Amino acid sequence: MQEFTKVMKALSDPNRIKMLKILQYRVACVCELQAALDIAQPTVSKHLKILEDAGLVYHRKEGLWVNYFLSAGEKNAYAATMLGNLRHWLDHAPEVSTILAHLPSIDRECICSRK
Amino acid sequence: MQEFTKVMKALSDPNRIKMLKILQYRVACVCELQAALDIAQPTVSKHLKILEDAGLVYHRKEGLWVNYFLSAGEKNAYAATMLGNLRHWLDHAPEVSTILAHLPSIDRECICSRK
DNA sequence: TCGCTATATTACTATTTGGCTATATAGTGA
DNA sequence: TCACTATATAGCCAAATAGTAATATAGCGA
Repeated sequence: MQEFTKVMKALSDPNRIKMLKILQYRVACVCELQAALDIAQPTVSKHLKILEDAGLVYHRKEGLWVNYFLSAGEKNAYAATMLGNLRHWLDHAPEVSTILAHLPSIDRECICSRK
Repeated sequence: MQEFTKVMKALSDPNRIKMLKILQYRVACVCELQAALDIAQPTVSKHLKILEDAGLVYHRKEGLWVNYFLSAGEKNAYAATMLGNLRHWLDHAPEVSTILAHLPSIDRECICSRK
């Protein structure tokens, strides 16, 4: 039961949904997600932890960056189904599509203080 | 987007899930749900309102009683899909199955102060 | 080693949520 | 009409949540 509600809770926040929709199209690091959502970096990290606890994403440390990936749902069957649904859901929700449109111009090399 | 998160939020509370699982097997009035979940009556009403706002249930006034029914999801496509999933999800979750087992003995005529 | 940078953690605040009790509303039957 | 009953609403409180700024951690390059 908790396995289920954990996934539902994770999916009940707009910013977390936006993150999942971004990750559906490509891998992203924390600073890229921060730029896409325009919220503080610790807030992004917190949301990512919630998504990861629910089995919706996983991360891989890649040098200085931490890359986040959409999970395939191996850890949680409810997460697997919901990720499948999300693949065609909400693509045309205005809040999501504007972010997806900006996505190509968001690049970690440009965003981070690495000048 | 809000249509979606509203459904997810509604599904992220254990007591609301239990209500849906009960209604999946039969119609129930407020006092029957109260008896099944062992929580205060106003709390039940509040949860039912959240479920109804999300398009997951609807009610019909039947004399003094108010009967609650599982929706078919006409009002909200996300609700429709999730109700479909819930039909086979969580049947064997201990928190749910114990309630379902008690269900046959819960009858509005016996519960309410109508003696 | 030292300085820099990307991310995580901590500590705090405002808001939301789930629960309650008390009260209001609406329907029934006498 | 009046008394009674099932449900809804209002108002309150404690806990959880989403956000923040400040700080700690970890990995890189010089």
